[in-house]
Amino acid sequence: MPELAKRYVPADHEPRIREKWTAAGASHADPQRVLSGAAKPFSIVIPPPNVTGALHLGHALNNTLQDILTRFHRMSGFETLWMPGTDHAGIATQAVVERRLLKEQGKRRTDFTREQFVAQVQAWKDEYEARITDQLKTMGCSCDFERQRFTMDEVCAAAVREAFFRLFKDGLIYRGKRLVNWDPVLQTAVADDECYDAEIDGQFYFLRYPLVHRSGAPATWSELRSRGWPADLPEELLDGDPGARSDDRQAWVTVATTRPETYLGDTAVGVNPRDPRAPALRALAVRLPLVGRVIPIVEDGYVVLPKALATTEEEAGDPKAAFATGFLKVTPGHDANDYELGRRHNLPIVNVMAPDATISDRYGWSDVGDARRFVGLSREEARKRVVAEFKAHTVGGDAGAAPLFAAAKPYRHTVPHSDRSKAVIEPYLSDQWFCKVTDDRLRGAALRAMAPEQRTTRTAQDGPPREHDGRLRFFPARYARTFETWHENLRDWCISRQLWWGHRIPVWSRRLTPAHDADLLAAVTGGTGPDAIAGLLGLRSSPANACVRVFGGPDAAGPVESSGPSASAGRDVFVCLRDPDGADADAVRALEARGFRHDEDVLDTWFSSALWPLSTMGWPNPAAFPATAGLLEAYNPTTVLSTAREIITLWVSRMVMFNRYFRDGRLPFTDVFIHAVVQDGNGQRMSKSAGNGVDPLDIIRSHGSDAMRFVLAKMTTQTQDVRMPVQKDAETGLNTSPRFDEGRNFCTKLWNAARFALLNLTGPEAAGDAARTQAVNSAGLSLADRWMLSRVASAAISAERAIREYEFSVYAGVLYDVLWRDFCDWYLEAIKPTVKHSPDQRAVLRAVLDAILRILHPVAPFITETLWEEVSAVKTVPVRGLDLPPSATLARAAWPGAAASLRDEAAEADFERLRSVVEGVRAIRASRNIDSRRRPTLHADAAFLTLAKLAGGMVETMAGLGGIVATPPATAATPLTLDGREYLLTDLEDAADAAGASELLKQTLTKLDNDIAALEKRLSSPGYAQKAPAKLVQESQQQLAQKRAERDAARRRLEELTTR
RNA sequence: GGGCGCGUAGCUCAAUGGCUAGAGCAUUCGCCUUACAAGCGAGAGGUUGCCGGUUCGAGCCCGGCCGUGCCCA
Repeated sequence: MPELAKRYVPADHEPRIREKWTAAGASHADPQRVLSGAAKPFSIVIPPPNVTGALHLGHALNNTLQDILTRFHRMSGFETLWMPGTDHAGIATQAVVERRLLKEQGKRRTDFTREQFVAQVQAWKDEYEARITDQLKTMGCSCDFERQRFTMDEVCAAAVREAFFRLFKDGLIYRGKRLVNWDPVLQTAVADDECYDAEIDGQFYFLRYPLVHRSGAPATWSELRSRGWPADLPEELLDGDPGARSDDRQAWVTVATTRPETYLGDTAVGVNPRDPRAPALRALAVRLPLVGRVIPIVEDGYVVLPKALATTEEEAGDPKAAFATGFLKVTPGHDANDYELGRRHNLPIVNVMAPDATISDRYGWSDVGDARRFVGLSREEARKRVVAEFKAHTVGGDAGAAPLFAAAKPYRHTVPHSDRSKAVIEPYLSDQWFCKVTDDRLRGAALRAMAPEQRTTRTAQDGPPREHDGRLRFFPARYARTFETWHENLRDWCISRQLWWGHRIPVWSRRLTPAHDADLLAAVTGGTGPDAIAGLLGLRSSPANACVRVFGGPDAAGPVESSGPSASAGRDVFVCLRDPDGADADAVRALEARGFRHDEDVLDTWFSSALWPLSTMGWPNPAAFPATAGLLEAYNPTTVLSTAREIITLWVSRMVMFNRYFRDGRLPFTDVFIHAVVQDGNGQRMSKSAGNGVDPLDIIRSHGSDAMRFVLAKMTTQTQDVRMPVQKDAETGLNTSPRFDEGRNFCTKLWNAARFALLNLTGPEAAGDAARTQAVNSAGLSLADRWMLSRVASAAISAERAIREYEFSVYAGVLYDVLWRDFCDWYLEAIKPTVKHSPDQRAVLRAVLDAILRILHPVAPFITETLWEEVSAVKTVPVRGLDLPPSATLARAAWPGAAASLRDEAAEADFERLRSVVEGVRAIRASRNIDSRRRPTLHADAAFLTLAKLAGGMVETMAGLGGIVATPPATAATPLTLDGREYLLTDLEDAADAAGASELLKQTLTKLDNDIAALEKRLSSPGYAQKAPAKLVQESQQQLAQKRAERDAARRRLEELTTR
């Protein structure tokens, strides 16, 4: 057999090993083995990475952990499926493609047809999907790549259509007008989590609104006084020159706003009921300048009191109180808080903007009046123009009266921006589709999924436990709380997005007008059932495949907002088809012939992600997709989902709700593991824009895949974020981290240890090993062998327990210790004197190395598979109790079975005694600079001598001793006291160095005195003997006795030295 | 604003309420010892953020403060 290369070069082996796994089908799952009962299932669906870009270190971490779980369970006999795939990531991917088109071709999305544009995104997707898949393979991920899915594959699209149809039919999807986060650049609604807050320098503008009666007649200051307007208002609330406030002039209220342009959509002015001015204003109104709209003054506790009127410290401390005038312009169409306030007071909603956020009278604004001058302006232009007009006009219109514009003050505040376009978000009233996740069938089912011990509250709907309830468990457990509170505060989920890239909503709709749709309109307003309406529409599909709804009408499935004047103009009818591309194609034609139009919107990406555990396995109709046969039955629920913290709300929740809803309460997975977030050395999140990211491929190139994986696993403690100091590599200029050196060193160590072992296992002295027949029995082995077998057995068990409990850093730590500390530092050194002559020891060496490779395999698959090719080829006998069945590949080999009999506490204790003597001798040699070639003699007791013999020369070799004897020394000796026993060294130096020895003894004595004092203090402290466990008290007493003995011995020895 | 973390050696992290608080990296000293200098051997390095409490005993539990980060709104 050729000797192993001097050094492990990952790139020399990783590609070949990958091919070997592929050829062997090592990661392909066979659901039939589960269904037939031949094996238990273990499965993971990958959190599908976005095709927006390549994988980063966070992906590398998560996929490493999933691969550890997958490989471990595969080795443990589970029929294991790790389902890979990617996510179309609607808005993110569309945005990057749009940006690229703009940059490279100067073109916008609207310069293409929808089909052309989608084709461009598809090309991007193909590129990145391939790249991501390649990265996963490079990392060694043992995904079932033959089953790889993409969220827009036909099998996934079929699941999306079915899910939408069923939710629609069951009344869990509705259409509504809502204020959404609107991105005016991409012209789509975006979710809260697609926005970020950024501080901007803005202004608070102070505007005067003329007071009128509800009739529209001006109200004057004298009227206000007679209504009880306080005369003693603080100076700062007077707003301007008191001289302007002559009694017969029209009065006003001053509002403060950061967005003056939205005044066009004001439908009320709010005042706090505790404001002393509120009573005088009751039943009064204001007239909006230029617009002319007369809007009421409403009282609402939400309105911030100005600092001068604040009654509590908290109110006064509100940063807005410093700017507040006490009067709030209420714009329900363009502000989320105003929207809520508007709902409370039944205020109309006026939308003064077009989807591109220019001022427009075409989207729900009819009383434009003299404000037409603003129409067509952008938000920014309109703001300037409004300020200019307010400066140019006065309250009441008379020259010399107070100007409408009072003041502007600089104000720095946070404003939401769109992640994708960076545009300032416009709260925008629009028609959207909603999923009624607040329904108990969804939200309640998700809460009831939780394991009882992780649940802190019960909801009213909780009845007796139903099947599959209570099986969802979070690791670490604290994340259960995030899941729970999220559902308790849930709001209905806006699922429509005004994008082109995604699953198009399978709904056709049309506004019915009296002129053309008398029959339908009559049916709709007359409350005829949806089935009759379907008949009128000429839908031949069975009622099971088409569902008609009229939101806002009698069968409204959800709330609908009135949007002012246009609300009563007609009725919108919506038809959802189950299979528009197939069986229901006729219905599509019938609908389109009647003027119905396919909804332009696509679904929120999370809608298809929520179905991922189902759609990848062929739901709802595996028969249509033969490759998915058996998957659903064998693997749903999957075993564990490994993901990041923020995903609990975005994805975990929705998967639980949908899987339970569509599959009779079954869970998508039983365990949820939340991994840590990788930050840079300064505690900052890694990101491309910050330039502090580390590319996993760079690490794989420089350190190897296994090294990267080992370090990532080692970092994964139970904490919620972990730091990885980032450095720029001096040669390549790439970001890297010194942390990865540990993994590289670890792999090198493994390589060299295996190399040494193989030299001994395949050398000429081992030639006869292949012919042996009798399995080795651990009872007859050397102490080092029994110790090592005990250690490796215990490591296999600890590693298994750690993986099962998702304690990845513990797992990596166990591996580090057993390989480096036990196997390399002690076992390999211990057997050097004997291994050439002992076939039994070689059998143990082979078995132990094999077992170590197996338990290392889940985290370091490449190097272990490479070495295992050599190790498994070594022919010798097995060691009884260590079960290592043969296999074509390590990836498919069994986890080592270690019999309890291998655990040998006596051997471990004995070995520990030898080890402490070796270490003691080494310490003395180092502290006194003894030449490494010198071989002193150790004088010990007879029991130790026996032990050392059992170990076969290990102590002599490792401590560099000339010999061990049980006789007392004849000359001056250097003492070594361990565990109350005294050992003596002679021939340490040419002349007995009394000074050195006595110095050592004095140090020892000081330390012993301290220890004794501490023990005495503990034992004499009140209550210790009574209250501490007897075992501990006894131990302390024994220790004290031992230390005293050591001290006495040391004193005697010191006396001898000084008197000699 | 609500929730959840973290603070231990120069750095990154461990440590059921119970031996003298441990590893890796960095550092010091000595070693090319025939698997490994990406290594081996031996050291040094700690007021466990601060204050108080519970306990025979606190890095750990409780209360308060300080610092820092993440998630949600």
